[in-house]
Amino acid sequence: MGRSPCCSKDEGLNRGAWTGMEDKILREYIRVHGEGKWRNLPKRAGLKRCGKSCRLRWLNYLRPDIKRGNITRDEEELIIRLHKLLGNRWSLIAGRLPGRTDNEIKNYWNTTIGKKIQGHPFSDGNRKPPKQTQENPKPTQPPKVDTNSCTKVFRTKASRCTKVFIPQEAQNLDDQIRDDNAHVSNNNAPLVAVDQVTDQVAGIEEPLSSVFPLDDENSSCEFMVDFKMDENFLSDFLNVDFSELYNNGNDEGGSVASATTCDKVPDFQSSSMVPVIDYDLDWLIDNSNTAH
DNA sequence: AATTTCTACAACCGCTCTGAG
DNA sequence: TCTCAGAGCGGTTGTAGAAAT
Repeated sequence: MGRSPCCSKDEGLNRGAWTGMEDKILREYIRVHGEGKWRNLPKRAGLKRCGKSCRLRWLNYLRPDIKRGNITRDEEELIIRLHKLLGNRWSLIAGRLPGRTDNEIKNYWNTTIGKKIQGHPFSDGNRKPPKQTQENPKPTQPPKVDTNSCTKVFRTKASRCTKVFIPQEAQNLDDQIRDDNAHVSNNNAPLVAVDQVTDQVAGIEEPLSSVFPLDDENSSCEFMVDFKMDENFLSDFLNVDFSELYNNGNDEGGSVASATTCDKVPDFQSSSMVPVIDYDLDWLIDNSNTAH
């Protein structure tokens, strides 16, 4: 799209580190006027900064509820578990760590945890990395989470959504649900329209249809089906390739039939099934401790 | 003491999503 | 339905300071 940039580079705007005076101005302005309208904020506040930069400075540094100081061991463990579940979705992870910002967690991951998990020999308290040599080159960035390949990353977008419906009827579903919210499936789970499920976990309303983009030609790669997780499943969930899970568990009983970002999974566009999930991230996080 | 190397993290960049008009 | 501004997100870069040589 032909959007104008947030701010052009030759407007004589300040760049780089913020000064104490700039921080003070920004803090005071937000105290009086509140957050928002970031684009206009610099002009109104008399700051020679891009609005985006002001927003970032506020969110990552000046906000009064920011927790300064080192990441604790508990926080680190939680970050690791959440990353296992969510991948590089830093804002969601940060949402679970009061006072921590997505940027902080992202940095911490890239500089500390990612290296530990990669098994660097200096991970056990020895701060110094191995000397760089031809055989031992500088470590690269932690591997990106490839959401288009087989992975154990859980693409969470709903807190609790249960039941299946048939796509041919999907057009009518909104009306059905509006007309009769008491729709009950054959196992007494409520019928839920895909686009009505929201992300209660993250406190963000987001249509599930954006997570499972059924009209996208690649959508067969991103789904979960008939999710019912017990503790045994969770253990599998955190350790097993989802494509295998699906292939082994795709029985009519539907006790475990699940998959995630993998091209081995069935194509729901051509089948009569639609992704259904039934999980609770709070529960998942709490129980992922004991799942190994 | 000077220089080089490395780390941590603040800040930037480009992209996507959302909602208003 | 379309366009665009506002906002948010995740990846990347820049740099100050510490540690090593």
